[in-house]
Amino acid sequence: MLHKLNQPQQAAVRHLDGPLLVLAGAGSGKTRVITQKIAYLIEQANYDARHIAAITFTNKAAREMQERVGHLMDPARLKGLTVSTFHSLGLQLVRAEHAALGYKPRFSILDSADAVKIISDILATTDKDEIRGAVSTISRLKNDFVSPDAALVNAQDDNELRFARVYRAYQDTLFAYQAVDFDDLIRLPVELFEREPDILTKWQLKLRYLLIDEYQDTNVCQYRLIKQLTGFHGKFTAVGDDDQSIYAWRGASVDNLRLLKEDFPSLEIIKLEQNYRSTSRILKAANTVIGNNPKLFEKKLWSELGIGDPISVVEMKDEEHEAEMVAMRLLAHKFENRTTFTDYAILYRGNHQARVLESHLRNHKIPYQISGGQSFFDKAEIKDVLGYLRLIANQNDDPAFIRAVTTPKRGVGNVTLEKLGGLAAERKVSLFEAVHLPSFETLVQAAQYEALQTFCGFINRIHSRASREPGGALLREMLTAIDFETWLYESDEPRPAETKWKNVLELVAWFDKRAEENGDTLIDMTQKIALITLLEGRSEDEVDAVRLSTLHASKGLEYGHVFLVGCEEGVLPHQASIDSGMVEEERRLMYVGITRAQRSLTITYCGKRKRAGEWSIVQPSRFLLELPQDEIRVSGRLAGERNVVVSRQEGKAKLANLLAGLGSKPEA
DNA sequence: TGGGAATTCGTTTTT
DNA sequence: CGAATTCCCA
Repeated sequence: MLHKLNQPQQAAVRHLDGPLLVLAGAGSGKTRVITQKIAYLIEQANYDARHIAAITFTNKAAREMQERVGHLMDPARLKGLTVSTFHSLGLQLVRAEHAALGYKPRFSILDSADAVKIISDILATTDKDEIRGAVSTISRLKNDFVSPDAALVNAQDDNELRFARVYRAYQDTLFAYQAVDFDDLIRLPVELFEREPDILTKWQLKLRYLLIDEYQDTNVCQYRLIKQLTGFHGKFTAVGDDDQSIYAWRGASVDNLRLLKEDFPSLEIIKLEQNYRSTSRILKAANTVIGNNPKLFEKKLWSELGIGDPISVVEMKDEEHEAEMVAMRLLAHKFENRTTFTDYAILYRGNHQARVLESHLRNHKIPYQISGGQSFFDKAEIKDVLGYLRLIANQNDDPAFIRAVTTPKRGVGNVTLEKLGGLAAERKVSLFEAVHLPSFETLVQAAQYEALQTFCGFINRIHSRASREPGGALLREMLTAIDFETWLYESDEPRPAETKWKNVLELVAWFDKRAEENGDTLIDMTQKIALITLLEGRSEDEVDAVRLSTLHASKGLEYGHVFLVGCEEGVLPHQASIDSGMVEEERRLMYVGITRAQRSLTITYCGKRKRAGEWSIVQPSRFLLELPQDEIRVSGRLAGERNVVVSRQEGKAKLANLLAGLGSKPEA
């Protein structure tokens, strides 16, 4: 079964005795190694599938892995195999151990919007920078496994002390809501395992072999979890690539790669350097660019797929022209090479860059699909429905209460809610409970009191049925009862209302499907949903469409022909990263972008760009100068509106000159 | 209280 | 320039 693997891949699969780190370059077949290793563990090493866990970062990666293992061996022998994201594993742990953690079985999972709202309430401010700072500081503390108390004790200055207090208050609020946030899903199990060795032992016996995908993206907390679960045996395989570490801003610690060596002296390291994806020109470009970063492990990608086309670097006047050019070139290329739309991807640094591209693609009738950006579960109408479900599952969930009680409008507004909130805070109960307090009746007008009683009664009635009856049907009944469809059409134009209602129906259908497949009840589903960001079961790959994606969301994917747009100083590398000295991570982002391409790569940048309605002159990205200059073809206004091949002789200096001269050029 | 109108505000990336 | 929030009146 190992014959389809190259030497280092085979070695990685066979190594079972101790901890293993696989340094897998882009396109070097890391998923193949992980899936084959799962099969190997079961078929050759007599592991029971239920003792193996493969951990990924995205649901998509988990799904793909599950599917690929399924093709490799008899699904019957895979029964009980854990293939999940860090966060769903965390959810599984928190659910199983809710009692030891002091949580009700039906706690809520708050999304980041809820977290932001809670933190701005605590800060009592509307200052966006302040809120943003607090949110990221708290998240960073959590990811670094610092408890609120530790943060209070360790605070070095007034500012840190302030953040620590906000952190403390935030955590208390979450507990009062019986809610956890994303970071808690990892942090709480780690905390518990540290406190209760018996519980840890139980889970160590359950998960005896761990395979971790995208190891370079793990944060301090996640690393601790891995260390706890694998214990001193260190039975795990970590697969990662330091050059593709692009989530430091989210707490990912590349240092975990170094720590692995330190904490597990018997660590075996295997490098995968043969690339099965790209032409050697593309790999040369990737290697050269990333060569400008300091290295923890030396690594050089190579392939046997031929030289390939030169890399195009195109300068455009502004983003409109850039989008138009991409659309035109794409169509021409497709016609010439008889390819399909799915062979193309357009990659960019920030989500907002997609808008211009979208409109030009639409003009040319080019079908496209956007990955990244707003997910299905972030849409207002879906969050409305989920608000109801969260409240049904957990009546202490105040954010859900507010959302549900005001959507659709039922005669309860801000004034009433503020009174209710005041009473709830005073008595230290949830909003839902406060409605039933005798003193509440005297606080508000009869009509509002009546409306709230009716509302709570309604939620209670659904609640009593939610853990018994099938999800879809009950959800449908609830939507009818609250006249959700009517409300959508009343509060919007017919067309968007129709789209929204369709989305809701899709959610219902999804509940039906999950109930059928996994026997999940309405309650089960409600908890899991917060973790699902990508559309499941939607024909992502079936439709023939060009992919639009952020560089971040493109990691792990590959496309025949890639357009990498907006390669300008301030965009890629992003200004905030330049300012905070994080250019190395931006370079890795560039590296990720380049290595998505299999056969052709077109890089574009603009001379000027509209920012907040204002035009500003921009400079080409420094990364363009880092490309191997004899492998690229420069065209556009810069080269006098005609293609110019920059030869080896002309060299780097000439291109540097051309690029540098651009910014000082007078406007055409 | 709720919905439309005016005004302000601002752009990184996401489990 | 477009979105989201605040404002204001029925």
